[in-house]
Amino acid sequence: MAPRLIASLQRFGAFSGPEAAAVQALVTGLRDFAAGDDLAIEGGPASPLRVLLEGQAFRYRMLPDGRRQILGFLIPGDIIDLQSLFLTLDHSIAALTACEVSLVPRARLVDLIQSTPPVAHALWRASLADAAITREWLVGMGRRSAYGRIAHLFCEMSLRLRSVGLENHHRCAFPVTQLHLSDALGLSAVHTNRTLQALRVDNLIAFQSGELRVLDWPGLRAAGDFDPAYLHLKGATA
Amino acid sequence: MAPRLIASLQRFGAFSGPEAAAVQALVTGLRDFAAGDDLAIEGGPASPLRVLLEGQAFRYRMLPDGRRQILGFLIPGDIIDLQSLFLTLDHSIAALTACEVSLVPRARLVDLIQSTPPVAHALWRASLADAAITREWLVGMGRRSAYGRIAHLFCEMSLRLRSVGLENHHRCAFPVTQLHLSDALGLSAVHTNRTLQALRVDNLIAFQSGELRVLDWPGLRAAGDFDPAYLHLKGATA
DNA sequence: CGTCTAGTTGATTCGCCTCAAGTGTTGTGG
DNA sequence: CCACAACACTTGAGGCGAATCAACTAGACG
Repeated sequence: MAPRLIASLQRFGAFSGPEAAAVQALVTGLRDFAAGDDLAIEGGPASPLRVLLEGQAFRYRMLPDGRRQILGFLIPGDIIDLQSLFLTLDHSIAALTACEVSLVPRARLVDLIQSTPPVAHALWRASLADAAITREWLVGMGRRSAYGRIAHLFCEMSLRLRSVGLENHHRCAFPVTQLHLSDALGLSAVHTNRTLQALRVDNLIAFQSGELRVLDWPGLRAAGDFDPAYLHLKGATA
Repeated sequence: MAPRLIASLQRFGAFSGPEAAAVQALVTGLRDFAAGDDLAIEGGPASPLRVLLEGQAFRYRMLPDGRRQILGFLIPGDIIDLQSLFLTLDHSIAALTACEVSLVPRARLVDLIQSTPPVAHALWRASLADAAITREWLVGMGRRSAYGRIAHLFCEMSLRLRSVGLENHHRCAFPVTQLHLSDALGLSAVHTNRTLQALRVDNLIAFQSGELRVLDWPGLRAAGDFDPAYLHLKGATA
């Protein structure tokens, strides 16, 4: 239920019993959100930090003309708005499914960071890994085709979900609509639809009702030119 | 010559005399690089951290087919490879001009982070601001036209250079070729060329021999749909 | 049942890419 | 001091990938 945060941070640096207990102690102030709700809002007040314990969500920015760009997907264990610990949040976060979120008072996190360097380092590492994912998306947007971008994203989500124990037998929950995919990958909804069909025809994936099934991992990996190094997950050698 | 690092970090959190002295003490091991040299290499050994004191550089990744994606530009005061403090570097950094770089032993930086929280926070803030810039690029790649993307980048560089005192009267050094711009913005060289011409015809900018002159700031800002909030620079209200 | 959203399909248009060739400038060695 | 690379930039022509416009289907929900 809620060693989620610990398990997630342990991916970025092991720490011992008492340290883990201190991290676990942060997980209070549980709050539930419904699918579609905003978990945090751009420019919002510097309220308590949020950790996603259950469910999935996404970061996004709205453009003046009403279009949306999705900046990343969040899975259980991810810190939602670490940025707002030090800066104002420059994007919003919305729930993809019903979500359980822990609200951590800023002061307590700051104390923990100062008193427990291993935890501070794990947090910092996690935020750097997050930035690495964004850079990888940038590479995709700049230089990969629609087909490659979708394949790459599916590889990424599959491995990330596996790293927190939410992928089995090449199946995982990825409850996005084709519109979400379009806004994440910089494509039109129509083209996303057609490209998904191509991926299906090529027998690389099955994707329906929010479940992603990878049918041909080597094929998908090749299609997306996917190299998991940027995820900085231990033991993720595709 | 070299309060560059201090001045740069002060943008992300003020600190006092002794703290500044401690930061300044980091600036040792000066090394010069020529234009075109790599300042740091993807996957390279976890050697000393590098700070760019003079000159400009860019982060990039090469794709298997030889194409290049530029992930960001570095200006004086920027930390080149903070990522390698906690993770292996997943991209390379190359010099745009001759560069002066300070090599900071990892251990000394780690000590400073532990002993001087204000400096640690400024560093963290700086790395979060860097991530914010990458996200903004992602928005541009996903949802902005070639014309808008170039305009946006010029706005960004203009303000960033101003924030470190390297822009005056709407002029700044931005020594990139059209090929660099193309690889940064995900465009072909041909299209970059034509789009630059359009920006010139519209009297928004002059851009030649590595110097950028903004002729019509409101116009450029509108063309790029530029909102400086994401830069997290104090007092940058366009 | 009517409405809303998600997904699908076809036709058309357009932004940007690729290919191809040329100019201008710089630097280098004979 | 000139020939000649090498590179940045420019221009034209043609083609493709993806956007847009416009329906239409199917399931979910009140």
